[in-house]
Amino acid sequence: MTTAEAAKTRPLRADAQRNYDRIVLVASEAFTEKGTGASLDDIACRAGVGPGTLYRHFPSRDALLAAALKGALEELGETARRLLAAPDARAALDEWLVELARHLRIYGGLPESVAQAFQDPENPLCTSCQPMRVGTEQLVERAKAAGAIRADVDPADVGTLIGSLAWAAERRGDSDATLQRLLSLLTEGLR
Amino acid sequence: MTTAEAAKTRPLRADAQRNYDRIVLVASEAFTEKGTGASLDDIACRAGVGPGTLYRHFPSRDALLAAALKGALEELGETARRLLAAPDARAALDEWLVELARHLRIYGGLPESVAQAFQDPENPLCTSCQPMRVGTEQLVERAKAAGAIRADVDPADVGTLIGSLAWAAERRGDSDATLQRLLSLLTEGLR
DNA sequence: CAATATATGGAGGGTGACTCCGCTTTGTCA
DNA sequence: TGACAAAGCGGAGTCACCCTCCATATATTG
Repeated sequence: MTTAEAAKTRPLRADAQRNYDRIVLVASEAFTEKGTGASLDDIACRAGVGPGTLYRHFPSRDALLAAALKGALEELGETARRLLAAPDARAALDEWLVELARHLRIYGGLPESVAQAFQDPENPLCTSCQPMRVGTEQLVERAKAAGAIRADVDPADVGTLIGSLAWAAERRGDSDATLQRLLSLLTEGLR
Repeated sequence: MTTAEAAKTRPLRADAQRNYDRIVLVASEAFTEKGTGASLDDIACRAGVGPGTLYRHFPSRDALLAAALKGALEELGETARRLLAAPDARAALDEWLVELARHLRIYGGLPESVAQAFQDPENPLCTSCQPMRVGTEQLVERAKAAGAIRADVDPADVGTLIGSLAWAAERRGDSDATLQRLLSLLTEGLR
């Protein structure tokens, strides 16, 4: 890809880099405050740039979200690696699910945004959420191999389920306790 | 309430009633087509009325949704009554959960709308979803009493869970099969 | 210190929510 | 029946948000 090559050889003009960074910073504040639906024009304004500048750097809301989440998602990848090395496969999976849910609550509306993004492989938020998919896949498979969970469980379903639990917890005031209860209902089953 | 009294004594002017009915009819088409987020101005237009008329009859999107769902929700209430009379408490609950999920998929985005509405007791969609809450409450309690499910399960959590499953199924193309799998994962548990 | 590639910002077009108020229709009662 | 409230109507108008386009400005490079 010509664009990708160019992106490597010619990094970014100094002022452009400055703007990029400010936008990401302001965006993560705005998303924290207002959820993933925060006004992009407002973010641009608060970052002291015009809307055009924001949209050139981040062609879509999800691109901006991906940039704002970069750090947290890398950290999640490391957590996965750590848990894969942990002795107890079932405990590791349980911890992973909690961690996953926690990351899905960084911003309000994030479960929705991520679930949406997963539909489209081109979506930057989808690609940057790779650690979520890979981590879940590996930890579920290991737990299955260890006989800690049913062998017919699809890792993608587990991911989906955690996403939907995080979504549900969002719209019940007491969300942390709720999330715990729902999660246990899932892992233990109804009976 | 003075308004309520007036509503009883003075039904609705003939033309107003006509408009009301048309709006609800058109709205349910639009919601079916575009999901709960369908444009209200567009609904008004398609119903041949001005936006002002739509908003006077239905002060909020949820009020309109509630009106459009009226029939389906009444039907759901009857299903609950039928299932409460069924012999097998566990089977009845299982069928109820399926039925609940099915109703949450009448329009795209309905799980979101309903979950949101449940936050606010004044919301017309919340009150009109009473059958969902009551039915779930009764059928879960009966299953608990029959020892068919864990005794520490909160009916509200079960409702929440079904809602979130319906939500999840929405954003996975193959939604019917998906919903079944997720539902079984819930009822059976992970292990 | 040009020359040129790069980047900017803000005006503007499009869509949708929702309100306001002058005008029309309906129901009522003499 | 006809006229007069009361009830209802619609659509123009405001606001918020998304997103694009391009004349202008700024960095980089030789």
